[in-house]
Amino acid sequence: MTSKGLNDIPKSYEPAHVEAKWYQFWLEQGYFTPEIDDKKEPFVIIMPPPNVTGELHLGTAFTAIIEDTLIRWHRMQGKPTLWLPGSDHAGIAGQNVVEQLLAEEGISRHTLGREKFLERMWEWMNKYRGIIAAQHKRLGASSDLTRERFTMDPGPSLAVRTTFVNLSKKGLIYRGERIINWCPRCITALSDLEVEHKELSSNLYYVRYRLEGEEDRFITVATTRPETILGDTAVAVNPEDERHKSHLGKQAILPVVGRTIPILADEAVDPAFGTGAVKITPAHDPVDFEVAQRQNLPSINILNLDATMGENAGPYAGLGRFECRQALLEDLEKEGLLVTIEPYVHSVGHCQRCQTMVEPLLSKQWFVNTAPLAKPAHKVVKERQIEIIPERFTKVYLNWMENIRDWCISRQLWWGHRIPAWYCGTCDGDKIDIIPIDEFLRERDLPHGTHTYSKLRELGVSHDEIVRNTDWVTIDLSANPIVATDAPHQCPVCNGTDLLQDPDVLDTWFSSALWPHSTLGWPEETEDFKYFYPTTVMETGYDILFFWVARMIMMGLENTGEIPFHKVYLHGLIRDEKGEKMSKSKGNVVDPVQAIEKYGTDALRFAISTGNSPGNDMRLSPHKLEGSRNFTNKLWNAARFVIGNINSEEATIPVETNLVEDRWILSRLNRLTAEVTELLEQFQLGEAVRRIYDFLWTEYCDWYIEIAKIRLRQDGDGYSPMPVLVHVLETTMRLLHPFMPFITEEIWQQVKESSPSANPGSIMIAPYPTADTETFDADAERDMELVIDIIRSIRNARMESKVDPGRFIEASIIAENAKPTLDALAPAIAALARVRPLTILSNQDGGTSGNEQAKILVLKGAEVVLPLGGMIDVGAERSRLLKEIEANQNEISRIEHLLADTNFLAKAPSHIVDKERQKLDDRNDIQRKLKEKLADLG
RNA sequence: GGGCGGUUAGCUCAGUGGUUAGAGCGCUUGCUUCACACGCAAGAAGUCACAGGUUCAAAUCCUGUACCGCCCACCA
Repeated sequence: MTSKGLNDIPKSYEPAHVEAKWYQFWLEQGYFTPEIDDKKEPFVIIMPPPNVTGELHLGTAFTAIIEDTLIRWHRMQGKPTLWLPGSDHAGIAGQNVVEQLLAEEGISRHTLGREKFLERMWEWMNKYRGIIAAQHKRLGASSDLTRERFTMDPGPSLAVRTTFVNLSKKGLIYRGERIINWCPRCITALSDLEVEHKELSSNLYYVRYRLEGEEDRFITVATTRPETILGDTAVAVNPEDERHKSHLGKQAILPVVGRTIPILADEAVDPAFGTGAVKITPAHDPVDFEVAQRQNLPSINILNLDATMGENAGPYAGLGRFECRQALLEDLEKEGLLVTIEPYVHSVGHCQRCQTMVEPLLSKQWFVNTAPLAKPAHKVVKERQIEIIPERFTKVYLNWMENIRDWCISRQLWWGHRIPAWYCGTCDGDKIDIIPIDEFLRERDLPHGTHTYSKLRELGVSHDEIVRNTDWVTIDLSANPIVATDAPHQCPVCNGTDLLQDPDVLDTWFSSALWPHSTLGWPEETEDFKYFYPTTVMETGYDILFFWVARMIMMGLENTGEIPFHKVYLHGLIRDEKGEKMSKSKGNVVDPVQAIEKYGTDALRFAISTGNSPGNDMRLSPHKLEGSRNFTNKLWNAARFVIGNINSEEATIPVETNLVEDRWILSRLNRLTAEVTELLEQFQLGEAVRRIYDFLWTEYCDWYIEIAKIRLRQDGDGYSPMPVLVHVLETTMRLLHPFMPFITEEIWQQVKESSPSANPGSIMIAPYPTADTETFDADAERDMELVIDIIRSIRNARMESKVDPGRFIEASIIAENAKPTLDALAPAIAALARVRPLTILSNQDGGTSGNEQAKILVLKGAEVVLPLGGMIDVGAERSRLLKEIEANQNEISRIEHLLADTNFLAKAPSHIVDKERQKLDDRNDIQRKLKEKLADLG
């Protein structure tokens, strides 16, 4: 290799060019695509597919960075390593984004129609899938792009339909009328998980209902939602409640609407709350619905799907829900039926995607019967077949599985996996209600509203037209869906061919639940599936433990009979400097791409990795990014120094040395390697990378390179520090590569030829360092500690005495055991402490007594004498010594006390006791010397 | 109502049964020293929230308290 001068290398690290170059290279070499090798156990991570709702945000960047680090580490260990990337169609969130765009153009999806709308959805998805992929590249993500999957791809879609069919056949998916959470803005049902509860201060309204046939006798109920009075079908009291016993069996008259409803007894009523009498609104409250089921009460739905009041709301029909509340309250007030209003704080559900207040609504939807799926999913975690990291989330998971409720999976959206259920337009025709889009009705001059399938056909509308122009459909309970993975051609009952597919789509998390196996080819028995499944680690944020992780375990076990992954690693959330969640509206978002452009990918990766521990949230600030950028620059310049000094012959000399600083740095390097490996195995990525940082900056740069510089100037003794300098740099680059892929590759490429290690084409596939315990060298570490201590003490003394920084001062060091080391490092000590001349004496050569013009530093293992001439203030010197003596005495007393404790001696491990004894000896030695010096001062 | 996490230097956070608690930023002082001023050197700065307990030894384990944050839950 040709030597490079320092000036050939830029003075500061320029990431952009380096990043583009190496990513392209890796891609071309095919390093991201693993080879299937049955003799080796693969390492597999399926990437949590980011939502295609726009550009990449810091959360997905966080995920990618952690996963890439794990992936690169394992790949360097020689395992067939698969990181499968993908993206998610994002159901409601995805549809909302495109609908907003349409709104800006002044159109709605309904005017566009389902087919055209879906075309727009695909356009958006394809565009942003590309952007997300590009952004992953910027992060240095080494995912296997040849296996990239989208949740709506044919493969994962077939997996979805197959699962739906299988579960239906087993009775684990059913269609039924239940109280669900309804978002009137998204116009769709939601699962319980998609509802966010917020504490709101509102009012509790006490309303009295007149008793039928009894003048001026009332029963008073309390409610937070007075408008639901319109849907009441009973008043319930606790059977034990003496206050209301006389009311049982009577009829109450609903205010305003005048309907009569029964007063009945039900256990669900808490006599202590409110008045002990509860209005029962089965169509709009889950508890009331249960009461109604028990008591055989009718349900009256008073709302339209957009939360305006429906026809059952009588005079209030057409009003918004809150307008209706206001109007009704006024009417109640007028009639003297509003008894009182109490301020009341309670939690109210809001749509996770649009923050609209949700309405509990009786509706016919598809559900997953989760209990049978939860049982095995609970077991595999309980029995630690799947390990969750950090451990504390195990309890959260188990608790959720124990209290799991059925999962509402149908969504009244257009974007998503269409439910693979069909209804027969011939035999079920008059049971199928259809709501065609308004445009279509206008064209046909038909009235706005619901139509039955058969009626539309009678009016001459063809089946195809109905299918194309249908917004949503409601189907009578008796309608019989045909569930199949592919569109059926004929009704098995009547052979009719007018089949109408269920218009709803599936919860986006339904396809996500299958992700580990659907991306690998299931339901086909593909090579990938056979080799890579079950996967190794599922790495994701703790915020989607229930949404995703729990469901993957349930569905994975159900579909494949195996766990989907062995370990779950949960990371925290990224917050801003003040610990707040980042959001566009707060303006505190750090855009990963902007951060990369400003600081470089490796700096962003380092900032995110370092100091972070599993499951804990972290804050990211520009300050942190700056610090990380500084580290990349430091690295760059350390490398610049090394590369600039490489001379081809000497640098390729095998690393074989007896010099103390060499033995020291190699020992430290191997200890570092051992620690980093152990930390990585425990998923302590933040701590691992921090150790590498410390080693590089402090031990390698501040000490080893500084000493090496002095060695380089000492020509002619046949020794060069270059082999060790290069070897340590090369090895540390490999240690660091999983965290900071680009700069390590760039540096490694320039030093690899000078290193005796294996020399593959890229650091990416170079072996990850392993610790060589033979290299551990306690003597060298102890000796170097002394050298560092000496240099520091001299520098400190110079500062204290305000010695001109440029000036050389005279010094002598008196040492016993360490003398050979100090002799060997004398030039380095002299240069680094600015000492000239430096004399190193052994104890026998005589003490230092009588020299009151000298400053004397007593260290563990050596004494340093600085004859500073007139610069010594004897008074200050005396007080310095006294202070040191006092501090030392405190420590001596502490240890003496400890060593006098028989309990300590009996119970503490012997190496601890020995350590304390050694410390005491050292301290006593220092103390004796300090006292001598004090005496010498006179 | 149940559960979880946090409380460590001015700020942001690591740490974890071993007795002298670390880093980055910030601060003080000095330095354009031939890798790096995105730097170097030297420093100041913490009764590890509080109260008990276990232990030879507690910032670390246990119990309780306070404050902050999060998750779950059908309080009309």
